[in-house]
Amino acid sequence: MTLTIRDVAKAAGVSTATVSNVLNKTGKVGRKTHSLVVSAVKRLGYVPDAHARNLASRDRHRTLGIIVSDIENPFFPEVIKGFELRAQQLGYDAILSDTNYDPRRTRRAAERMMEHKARGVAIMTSEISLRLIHELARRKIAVTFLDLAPTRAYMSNLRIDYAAGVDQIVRHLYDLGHRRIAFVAGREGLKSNVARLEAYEDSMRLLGLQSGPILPGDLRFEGGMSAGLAVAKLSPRPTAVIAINDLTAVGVIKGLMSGGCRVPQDVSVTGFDKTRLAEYSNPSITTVDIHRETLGRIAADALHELSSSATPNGKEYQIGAELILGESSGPAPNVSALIHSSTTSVLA
Amino acid sequence: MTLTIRDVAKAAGVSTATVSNVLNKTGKVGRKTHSLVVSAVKRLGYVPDAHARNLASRDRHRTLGIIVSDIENPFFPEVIKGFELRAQQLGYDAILSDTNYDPRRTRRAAERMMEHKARGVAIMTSEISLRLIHELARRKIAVTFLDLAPTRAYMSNLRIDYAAGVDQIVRHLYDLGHRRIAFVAGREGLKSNVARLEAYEDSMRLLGLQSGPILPGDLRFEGGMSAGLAVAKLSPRPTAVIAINDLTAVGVIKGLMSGGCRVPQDVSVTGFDKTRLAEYSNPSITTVDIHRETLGRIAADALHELSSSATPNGKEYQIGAELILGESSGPAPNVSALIHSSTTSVLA
DNA sequence: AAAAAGTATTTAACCGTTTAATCCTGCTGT
DNA sequence: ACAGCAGGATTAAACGGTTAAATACTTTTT
Repeated sequence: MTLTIRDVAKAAGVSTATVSNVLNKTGKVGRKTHSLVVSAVKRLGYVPDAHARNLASRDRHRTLGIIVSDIENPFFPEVIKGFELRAQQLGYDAILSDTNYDPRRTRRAAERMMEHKARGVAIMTSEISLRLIHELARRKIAVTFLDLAPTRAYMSNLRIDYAAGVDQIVRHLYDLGHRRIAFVAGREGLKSNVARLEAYEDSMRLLGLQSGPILPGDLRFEGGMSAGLAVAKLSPRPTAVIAINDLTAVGVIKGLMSGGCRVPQDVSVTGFDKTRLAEYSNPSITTVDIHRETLGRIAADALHELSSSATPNGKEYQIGAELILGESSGPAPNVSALIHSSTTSVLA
Repeated sequence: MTLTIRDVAKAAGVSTATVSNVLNKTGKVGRKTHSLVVSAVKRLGYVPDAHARNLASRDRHRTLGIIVSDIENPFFPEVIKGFELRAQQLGYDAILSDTNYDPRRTRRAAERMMEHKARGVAIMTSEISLRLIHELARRKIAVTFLDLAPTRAYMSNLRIDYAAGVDQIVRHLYDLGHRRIAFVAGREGLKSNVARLEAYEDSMRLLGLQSGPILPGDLRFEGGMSAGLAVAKLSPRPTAVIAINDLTAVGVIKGLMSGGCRVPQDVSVTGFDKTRLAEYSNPSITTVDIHRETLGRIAADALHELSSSATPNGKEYQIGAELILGESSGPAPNVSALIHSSTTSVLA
């Protein structure tokens, strides 16, 4: 019924093994036979069956998986893209699962990876149970985590350098003359959020500043908005607000504005993660770009290395972060006045 | 080496066929044996091999594919989500490919679907060659298109009701008193863009209005921005601008502002597609929500129907659109004055 | 010219499931 | 008491590839 390798073999007048060798570029086939086979494949429009292939090649399955919590979260599409691209380059078939923060779907996702006999899985969500991780390990499926586990056999870790990112923000604001710098937090449970908060405190301390008010947030627009309103009403008002992410920053800006503050003239605001939002928001937002595509690419590389090396020892990878300047940050109010006057005098 | 169905069979003291029947819930297994098998599966932590499964079940492969042009385009994640979810509910395994607008990758994507013996593929990109479509058809792979082909055997079409969406926008602006309504276009080649433009012209005509200036755009921020600037300088200035999509609308707003116009006091602006941008932009944008998750869901349904019905005749599905009010549209300037005075007099 | 050493190709077993065909076993109805 | 039957379980042949081992064909080497 369907076109099989046998049909191709017959059409080319060779054995199936030869066709297989041509298809897999093992280099064991002579020039003449090779072209014979190639043309037969073309002529018939033959496409090998991925399932048969995976099944037959014992443990040489060429599948890598990536599990993300929410594909709608603008953080992930780029990661996925980088992952897919690299996986493809390395000759893998990439499969994606979205858990939607749901433990049951997370379990299904992991099962799917096992069913597909994935060689490795990039886990881009923190909501995954130890049990699942163990099951993956037992099957010798390589795994990468995001800011999570210590490295072990078959497990590598991708660490995003939040500290460096936050530090760049704090210094940037410091250089602009800001001294009272507030922080709008995210979810307490989230490791990445905690890391940012701690980095903020560290950076402030290093500059000899007191960590300003730390306001609660929810990683969403709403939380940012109410935080922004709150900041607007603070008595010694901070001159800058560092938001845990761009979405929150947008909310903060809106909150500040409805509280009667101008951004960045009265208060500077920064985000984190460089979503499109940052770029297209009005004013555009000063933020930190963590190279997501790179993150995805490195995840694929890490899995490839883990699963193809004889000694599958996990490594730790660093993903860099880079400050992106936007219109939402400017000189601190008082300093601004100074600059203004000096500029004016120069012009005068 | 790996855990197979034979191991389970042995552990449960039954045959592999029985295990298979239990796993596939065929209902051919007695109560006692059933539980025997179930517990063995649990105990051993057995997970069936998807490849072997697909291979063995002749043409009952349970895979649906979705091909999108760019997963980074905020339009797609939601579509994918809806598709995945529904596919899962229907018992399919969903695979995703991203073409990145690259014809070669598009070809690879289609090949991947064939390799995986997908029963159906939702094609969410217009950049696909006829050759590929024919190849899919030849293999009796069901296909859905987005605003593209007429329906044929094994091919259904998902039509987004752009006309209705645009009409809602035009009427909304009309009701607010706008009469000079400009339009910022997108790419000429894109069917969906042409549809919006035509719908705009139709709606205007129906209301007895002359289609205002139609400015070129590029579906991006930059194009919107220069269009916005251009509008700001027009002599009889339009009081409203309909942008081809949200991103363009954001650009238009920025352009208008830098041209000295206030939005929406001087000029109203509307977008299309309801991206997050619309919601979080400042001002938030009046836009049209085309139900993307629904779109994905319906695509999966359509494929399921096509591939499981005896007479695989394509159908046409309609995806609705809904006006979402934002802060970027308001009363037309002159009318606004009227309302103001009347309001004032009432208050007085 | 024959043996040795490559190189190219084929044979056939196997991968882990599903499933049609077959075989039991115990009941039913007569 | 026995054919007929139904439900439950098993046997074994696919499914469409890969690949180790065997074989056939060329070159070298001696």
